[in-house]
Amino acid sequence: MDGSVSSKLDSNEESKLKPAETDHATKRRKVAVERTVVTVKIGENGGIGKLKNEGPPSDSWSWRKYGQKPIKGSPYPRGYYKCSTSKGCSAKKQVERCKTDASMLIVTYTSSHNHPVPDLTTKNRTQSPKEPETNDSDDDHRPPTTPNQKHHQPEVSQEELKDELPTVKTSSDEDASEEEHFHYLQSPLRLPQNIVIDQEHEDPLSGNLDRGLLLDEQPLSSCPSIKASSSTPKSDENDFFDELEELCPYVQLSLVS
DNA sequence: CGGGTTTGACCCGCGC
DNA sequence: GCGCGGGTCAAACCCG
Repeated sequence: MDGSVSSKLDSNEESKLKPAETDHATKRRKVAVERTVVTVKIGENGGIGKLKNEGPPSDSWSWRKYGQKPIKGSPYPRGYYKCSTSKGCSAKKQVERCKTDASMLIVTYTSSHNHPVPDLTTKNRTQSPKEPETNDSDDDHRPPTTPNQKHHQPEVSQEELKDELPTVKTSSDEDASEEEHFHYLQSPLRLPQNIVIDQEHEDPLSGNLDRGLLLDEQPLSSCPSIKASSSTPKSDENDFFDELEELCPYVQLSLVS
């Protein structure tokens, strides 16, 4: 789907003929992909109003919306986003509103980024030593194809946070990017209140969405090691989160201003 | 002009 | 086997 785009029929044909293509591994339901569910608390009026529907939480990644579907049982549609930072990146996320609590945003991350964080502050000065665009160069660190190795990034909903917290404001884009960085680094030190990240391990029948809302800071306390890791330099964000995942299967991060 | 969003159609997994 | 529902694609449109 990248460069050579053929007609829909063709692509469909190819899909059938070549089931091993690109993201077919992550496609469809069957395959168990790593998924991270992030619950974001937003202002009922402020947070979303400016961002239309759910308003995809903005983070250091840039996301491109590729679909939206109404979900059965939920009055709110679900938006589908792909990482547009790198063309080969298969990272996706789904954004929907909690049906039981409209002020909660459910962000589900699928797959993982196969490129460094496109951080403005970092990139402006020095592009990562290893090409951000090159998937292969990253493989030596963490092959995205490895199912065991979870590799997701924490979510920072600056937009929502800003809307919800009028006091927090940045004067320029650069500030915003720095702020993001700041949050990324600070997040482990902060108590989760607005954002809850948890893995998709829980029992399906217990309604993980609602549970996610209730989890709050509790899980964080079970992973005290996260806090200690917060001293990691920002250039090692990826490693930092890798460590998090290794140290604690339940990655709980929250970013509150 | 390039990138992102919208929207309808299509595909396919899963439950019955 | 069928239907439902979720996930993805891609053309058209919009915006900066």
